[in-house]
Amino acid sequence: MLNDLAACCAPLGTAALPAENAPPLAKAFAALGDPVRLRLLSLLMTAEGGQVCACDLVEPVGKSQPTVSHHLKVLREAGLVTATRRGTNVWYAVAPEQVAALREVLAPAT
Amino acid sequence: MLNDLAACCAPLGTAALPAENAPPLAKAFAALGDPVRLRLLSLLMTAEGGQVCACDLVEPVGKSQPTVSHHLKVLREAGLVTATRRGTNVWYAVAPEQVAALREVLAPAT
DNA sequence: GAGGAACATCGACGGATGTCAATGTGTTCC
DNA sequence: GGAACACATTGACATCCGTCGATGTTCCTC
Repeated sequence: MLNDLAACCAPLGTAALPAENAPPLAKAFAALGDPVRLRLLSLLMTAEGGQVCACDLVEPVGKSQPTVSHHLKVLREAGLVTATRRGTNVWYAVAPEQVAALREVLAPAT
Repeated sequence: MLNDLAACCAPLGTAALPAENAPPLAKAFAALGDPVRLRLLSLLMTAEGGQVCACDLVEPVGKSQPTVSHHLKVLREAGLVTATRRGTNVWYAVAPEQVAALREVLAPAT
């Protein structure tokens, strides 16, 4: 699965989206298509220092620890967040360039 | 279902996304989370005149007419496209302000 | 108004997804 | 090495989603 969306896809409005480029893009948007994942992303984007321990992501979204772990994996596989192990904890951070790439894709034709 | 996303949600990075605002946003992103719908949106965004007859949307995406109609309905219910009947045909067009609202939501904190 | 064209809806099917309890894996500290 | 903690993975379940053939509905034309 292609993860570098900026290299993959020009803005939707500039040219017809080739069929082979659509799936990775769709996967990235689908990752945002769940309320829990949107809230997780928001928590990461608003965090001071830009990163949050996984342990601090469970309670705010009101789901079980395995469920939150699952959603974080989806965001990771979509390339929207990164995970870094530090001791027994794992710290998550937004991948700003990937989020920016998604924004760009929604831009109208120039 | 709230459809005016611009009035609903500030950028994700500016403040923690309230739980009650997440579902409509997630629904809009989920509408983009399918390759067929992304291609449909791309076809509408690149169309001269900004609108396309439904009959011209079936063949390019390579799906059956009912399937394309279903996807167009999803995009419509997400507020991303509008439909206008003209005779026996229905013309679809992008709702630019809604797409722009989605772009804004992905903006980092100021 | 009868026939046909364009699009929507319905019903059904298989596959994907969100959720949780239980369990596994890796790390730290004694 | 063993206990304890943090997180990931697995298995199971219900629900949702994409797809298509068949059928409805709306509108135009003759």
